[in-house]
Amino acid sequence: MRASDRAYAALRDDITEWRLLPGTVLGEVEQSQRLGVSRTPLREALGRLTAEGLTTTAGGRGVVVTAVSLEDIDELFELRETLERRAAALAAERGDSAVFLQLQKELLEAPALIDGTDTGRHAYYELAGRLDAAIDAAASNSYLAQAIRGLRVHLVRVRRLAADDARRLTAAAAEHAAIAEAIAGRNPRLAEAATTLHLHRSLSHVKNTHTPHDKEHHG
Amino acid sequence: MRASDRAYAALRDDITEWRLLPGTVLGEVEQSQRLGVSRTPLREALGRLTAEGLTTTAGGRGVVVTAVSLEDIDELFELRETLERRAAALAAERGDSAVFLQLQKELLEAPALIDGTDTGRHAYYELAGRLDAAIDAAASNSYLAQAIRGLRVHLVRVRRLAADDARRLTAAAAEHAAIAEAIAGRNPRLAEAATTLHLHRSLSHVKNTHTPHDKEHHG
DNA sequence: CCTCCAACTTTTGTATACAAAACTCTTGTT
DNA sequence: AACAAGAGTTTTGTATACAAAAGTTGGAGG
Repeated sequence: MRASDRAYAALRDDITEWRLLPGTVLGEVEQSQRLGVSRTPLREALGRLTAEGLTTTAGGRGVVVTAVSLEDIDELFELRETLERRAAALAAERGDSAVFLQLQKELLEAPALIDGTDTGRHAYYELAGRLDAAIDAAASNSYLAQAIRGLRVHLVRVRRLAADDARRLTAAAAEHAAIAEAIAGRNPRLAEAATTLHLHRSLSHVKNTHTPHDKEHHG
Repeated sequence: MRASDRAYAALRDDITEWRLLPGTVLGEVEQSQRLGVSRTPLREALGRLTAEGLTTTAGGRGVVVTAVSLEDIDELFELRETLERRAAALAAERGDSAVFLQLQKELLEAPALIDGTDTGRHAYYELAGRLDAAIDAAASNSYLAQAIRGLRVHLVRVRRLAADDARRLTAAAAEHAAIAEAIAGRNPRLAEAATTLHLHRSLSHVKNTHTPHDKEHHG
C-alpha cells in the first residue's frame, strides 16, 4: 500500500471518528511526522481530503478540519434524499429482483443480529452497506454512484454523532427492508417513497440525539 | 498563481477542448516538461483531474484521459436532471424573485446577442452561466452546489461535441427564460418542469449533432 | 514456433533540500 | 496608547534526487 493511501486513510478515519475535531489545523510537518510519512504523500492525502470537503485550506494558514453544523446536516440530507431517491427508482427499473428479494429477507431477519453490542451493530452496518452497493450497481449510473460516494464520507461522520441504539437500528432495518421490497417489486415510485421515509426518520434520529457537540477550534 | 494551478487549468482545458483525446496517456515527465513545471505540482494537477473523473489511473501505466461514450452522456444527463431539477425547485422556494426576473428579461433579449459569431455565442454562455450561478446561490445548499460543479466540467466537454448553432442557442435562451420565470414566480414544480424540458432538448441536440467521435486510444 | 523467465528500461512513488510566501512579533512613530 | 512598518520565523510550494515497482524485450528451453 502506498504511503499516501495510508496517510489518507488514517486522516480520514481520524476525522470521521472525531479524533481530529473541526477547526484542527493539520500542519504538514506535524502530521507527516505523526503518521511516519514524508510531506509529499501527506500533501497528496490532504488534497484528497480537501476535494472531498472533510478539510479546507484556510488561505495560507494550512488546512483545517471542516465543521459540521446543524445547517450542514440539513443540506447533506437534502442532497442525500435527491440522490438516493433517484438511485432507488433507477434500481427498481433496472435491477434484478432476486438480488433485492434476498436482501429483503436478510433485512427482515436483521433484528436477530442487533443485540446492542458493537459486533451486532457492525454486522448490521455491513448488511446496510450491501444494500447500498446493490442499489448503486442496479442503478448502473457511474456518475450518480460517484456523487453518492462523495456524500457517504460525510454521512459516516454525522452518524458518529448519533447514538445508534438497538431500537433505532431495528427500525432502520425495517425501513431498509421496505426499500428492498419496493425495488424487488420493480416499483420505482414506491422505492422513492420508502427511501424518503427512511431518510426522514434517519435525519430525525440524528437531530434528536444530537447533543450540541463542540465544533470550536481545537487546542 | 501556483504552478499546480496552472498545470491543472492547462490540462483541464486541453481535455475539455478535445486537444488531449481520450486514451491519451499523460506521462508525468512528458507533461511537466511541456507545461514548464516540475513533477510535484504536475502530480497534484493529475490527482485533481482524476478525482473529477477527467482522467483515470490505468494501474501503473500512468494516467489516461477518460472516454465519453454515448452511454456516459446518458448517465451524465440523468444525474444532471436529478440535481438541476432539485436546485431549480429549491431556488423557486428560497430565491429572490427580483434576481430571476432580471435574468428572465435578459434571456428574452438574448436572441439579439446571438448572431452566429463566436462573440455572440460567448456572450450567451456568460448569461447562461449567470443563471446557473444564481440558481446555485438561491438553492443555498453547498453540497448540492458542489455536486453540480463536479458535473459541469464534464458537461463543457460534451458541449464541445455538439454544434451549438444560432438556432439551438436561441431556443435554449427561451428555455432558460422559462426556468427563470418559474423561479421568479416561486413555483417549484414549474421550475422542475422547465428544467426537465430544457435538459431533454439539450440532450436531444447533443445526440443528434453528435457525429460518432473518435474515442479510441491516441498515438 | 510458442512459452516462460530474467535482465533491462521506463515510469511512478517517496524523501529531502531549497525557495517563496504568509504570519507574527517587535520596534519606532504619531 | 494605538498603529504601521519591517525583520524574523514558521509554513507552504516547488524542484530534484533516489528508490521501488511495473512493463518490456530478448533469449533460452520445451
